[in-house]
Amino acid sequence: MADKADYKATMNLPVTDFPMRANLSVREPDQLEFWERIGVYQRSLEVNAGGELFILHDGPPYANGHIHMGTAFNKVFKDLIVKYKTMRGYLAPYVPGWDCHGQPIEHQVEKNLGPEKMKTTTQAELRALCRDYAMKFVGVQADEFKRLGVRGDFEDPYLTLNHAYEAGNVRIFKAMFDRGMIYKGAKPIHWCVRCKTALAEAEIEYSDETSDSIYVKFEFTSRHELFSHLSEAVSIVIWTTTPWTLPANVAVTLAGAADYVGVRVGGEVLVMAEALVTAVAAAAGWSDYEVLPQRVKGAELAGLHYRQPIHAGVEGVIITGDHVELTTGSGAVHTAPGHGEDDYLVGRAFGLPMPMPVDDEGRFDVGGGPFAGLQVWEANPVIVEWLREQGSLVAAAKISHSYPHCWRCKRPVIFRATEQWFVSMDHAAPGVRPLREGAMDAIGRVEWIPGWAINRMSAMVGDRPDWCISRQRAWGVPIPVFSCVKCGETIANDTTFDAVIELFEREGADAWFIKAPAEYLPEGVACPRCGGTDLRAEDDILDVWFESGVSHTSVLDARPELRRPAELYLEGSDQHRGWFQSGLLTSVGAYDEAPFKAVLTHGFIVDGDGRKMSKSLGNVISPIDVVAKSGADIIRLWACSADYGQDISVSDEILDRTSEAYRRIRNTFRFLLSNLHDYTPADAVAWDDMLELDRYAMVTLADLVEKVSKAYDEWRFHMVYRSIYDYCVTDLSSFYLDVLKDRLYADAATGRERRSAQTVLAAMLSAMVRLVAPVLTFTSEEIWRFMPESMRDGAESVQLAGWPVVAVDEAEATRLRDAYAVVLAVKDEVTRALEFARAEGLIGKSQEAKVLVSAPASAVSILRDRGARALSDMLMVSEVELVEGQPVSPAPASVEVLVADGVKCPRCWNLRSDIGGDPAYPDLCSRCATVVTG
RNA sequence: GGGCCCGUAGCUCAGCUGGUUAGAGCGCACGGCUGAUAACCGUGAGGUCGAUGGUUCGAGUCCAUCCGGGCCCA
Repeated sequence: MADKADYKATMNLPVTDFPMRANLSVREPDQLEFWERIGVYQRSLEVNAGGELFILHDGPPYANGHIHMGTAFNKVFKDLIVKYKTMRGYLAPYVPGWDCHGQPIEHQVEKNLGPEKMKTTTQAELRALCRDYAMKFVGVQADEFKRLGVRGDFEDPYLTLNHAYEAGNVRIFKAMFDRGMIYKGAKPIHWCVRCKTALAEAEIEYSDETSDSIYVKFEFTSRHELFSHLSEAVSIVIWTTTPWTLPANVAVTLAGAADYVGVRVGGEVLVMAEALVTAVAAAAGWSDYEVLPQRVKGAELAGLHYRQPIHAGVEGVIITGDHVELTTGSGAVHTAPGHGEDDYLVGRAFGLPMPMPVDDEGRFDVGGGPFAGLQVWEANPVIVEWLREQGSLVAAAKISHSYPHCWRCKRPVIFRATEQWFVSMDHAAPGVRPLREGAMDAIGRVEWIPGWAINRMSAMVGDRPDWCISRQRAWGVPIPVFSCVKCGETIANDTTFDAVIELFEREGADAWFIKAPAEYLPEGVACPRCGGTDLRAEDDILDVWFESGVSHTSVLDARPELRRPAELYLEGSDQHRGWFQSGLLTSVGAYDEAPFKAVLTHGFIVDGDGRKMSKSLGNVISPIDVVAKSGADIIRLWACSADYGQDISVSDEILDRTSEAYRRIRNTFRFLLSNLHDYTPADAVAWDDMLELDRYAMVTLADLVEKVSKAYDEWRFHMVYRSIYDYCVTDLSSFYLDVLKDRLYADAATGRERRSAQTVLAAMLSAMVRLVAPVLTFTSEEIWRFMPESMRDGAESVQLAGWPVVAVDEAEATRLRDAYAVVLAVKDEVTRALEFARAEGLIGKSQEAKVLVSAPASAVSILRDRGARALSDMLMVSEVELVEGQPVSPAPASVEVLVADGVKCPRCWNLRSDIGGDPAYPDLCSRCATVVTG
């Protein structure tokens, strides 16, 4: 007679080397090395060589600094989609890209150089340094993305500084220029008069500055009827802190809906907002004034004219605008469209002229009238004095307020209109549909995910002003046009464009800054106006958004493995204003169609309280740290588990929860692997020979595959996560696998019962490892390599293994689902009853119990049909007695728990009444005796 | 200030076109098991559905306002 220890040796206990502890941060690099070795990206294209194309076009992150949680999330999302599509048989090339040009890099390089070195650095040298800087971070970020498990053509990514990419900008510029959508205009920008350069918003530092604060009256030359009876002079009163902008005044803007009144003071009438009369009176020190009873809306005064305050014989006009505030000043805003953002916008809306009497050095030209030759800062006190002499100064004081300064020289900057290039939203060549119209139309044809995104995009494109595409910088792609040195005429035609395209393709945009136009333009290119042949290349460069926007041409069209339009663009919600729009506008502008068939947007990454991450709040979580601590698969699982339609929270707690869920999934795989150690597909049991519970389990697996596939197809990735996770926990761990243990461990190793179970476990392993592969890219590969060769379907990597198919007969599936719904409902009641019995000390483990189940006849019949042994196995008790009866609603059954009669079998630990049937093994139950006998 | 969007248990999510006492898993508390063991099983306690009004026989679900948060503008 064998003792206890020997019986254990006769059991088929789980065996595996697959580690329970993931130790991802250490183990993940092994998979990276493996993918590198087999060239998994190329292989993913080869296996689907004839498949339908699926192009997810990567939006290029800026090549500056390390990745953050937002970039990590975005890239992981793209990767899981590409991997899913690959496994579904699509040919899904993925070419990562980087945005390499632009002000932030140039700014950083200039800061690194310092002002002294900067002075002796040529533009070409600066560009070379910027290139080095960008390339360094392309390398850094590429490594970080790869570490996250992202698969793609990192050998040959697209970079906006590549020659062919740069040439694509010219192709699009040419197409849009030829279609009459590009024009030269003027727009005010921040300008440093000392450095003689334009400044980007990021190059502005705000600090307090003392300025003049003056109220000035402009006398009406036409009167509103309300004031027509007055004999005195009537003037509008404006307030400004920049006296030097008065020579460029062309209008006064009022709030259309506000009330304006006349104030009689010192023998004249001054008009201002009623709400600000007191404030103006205080500033002017009026002791004796009279507010006239007539009130008039700002809108009613619109169209009146007044004497321009500086230039004799010139008139300005009253208009209305939304930007007029009634909290400071007089409610009448001096408007010089060349010297302010609001002024510019309102001026354009009203078709006002834009005089610009200030030159590069901040000096008035003849347009400055009496102040010609003065520099604007010198002019301020002179103008104030002059106004006083003219009698138009109502009040003057000094104020201290926040004012923009140049980051280089720390001097105050001015707003100054300069020549810029624009893309017109509403004008195009004859016969060409205007851009806005084409873009709105294209938006309607694109699939937007989530659905509300179309509203946002439509609103933005519907409202947006013309696109200013020129920048006064060095690090970028030049605006590809020329001007005539002799007469200043713009020269841009297909001949010059084509020559520039060829130049950029051959030598890159750097050549533009080194070579003279004559060196690359064909002979005979001459000014269409004066015939001059001395041409000058444009100084300005293109807005980087234009550059990244043209990736549809520079990348999708240019690379043989890709094509335009892409199936999908996928970025954060800020890209409605950014890349989605610049891609759309440049594509519609050139081709009259969108560059994408679908656009998926996700929210921003915020902390556990829903707040944005910032250094000052101290709530920043770095993906690099998470990878080092927990592993990339944890980030991937987290990304998949969130509902990306809204903002996505991340915190230590959330990541801890994610790690726990990960462990649960991992352990489920470990259980499957460990119980398949002695199984090969040749041992599979045919459907008709399988136990019923196992067939039911196959139904649940088929349901899971369908649910998960649908979730992927509908872009509902958190449903992928939830379905798989719930399946592991609910269907498998707490029911099927728990029930299966007795059969797996104690039944004959190669008997039908055990093989039937293993057939299901193998199907589960094979299907589930594929379902999770797009998300848990490292872990799934690790599992794949632990699977016996015979189960890997000839695929070296799970990424190349295709998508699972679990076929079940639908009629039988329905019968099983219905029957097991009853079984599971009863099992719930039984476990609850067992818990009470346990609390009373009646039983310990559930096998010590015998249960009396009382249920309606229909349920009893269903339970009975499963078979007595199957039923007690599923309920995990020693014996079940069924009684017809009415349970207390809403419970499906009432359950009574008794102590089981049997004796514990020392091998399978069940309480059995058939112990000792075999004289050779008098302590064993008959099943175990049979198994041990062999 | 404007446009778009979000706010259901400690966490992540379900709650379809408004209709019984708002669900799941995790976490937590308590218990079981010790042949998935730095695992596994069970029971239980947790929610004024951001707030306030309104429409309705009836609202987490519709409307308004407010509060909090995010992106993009100004």
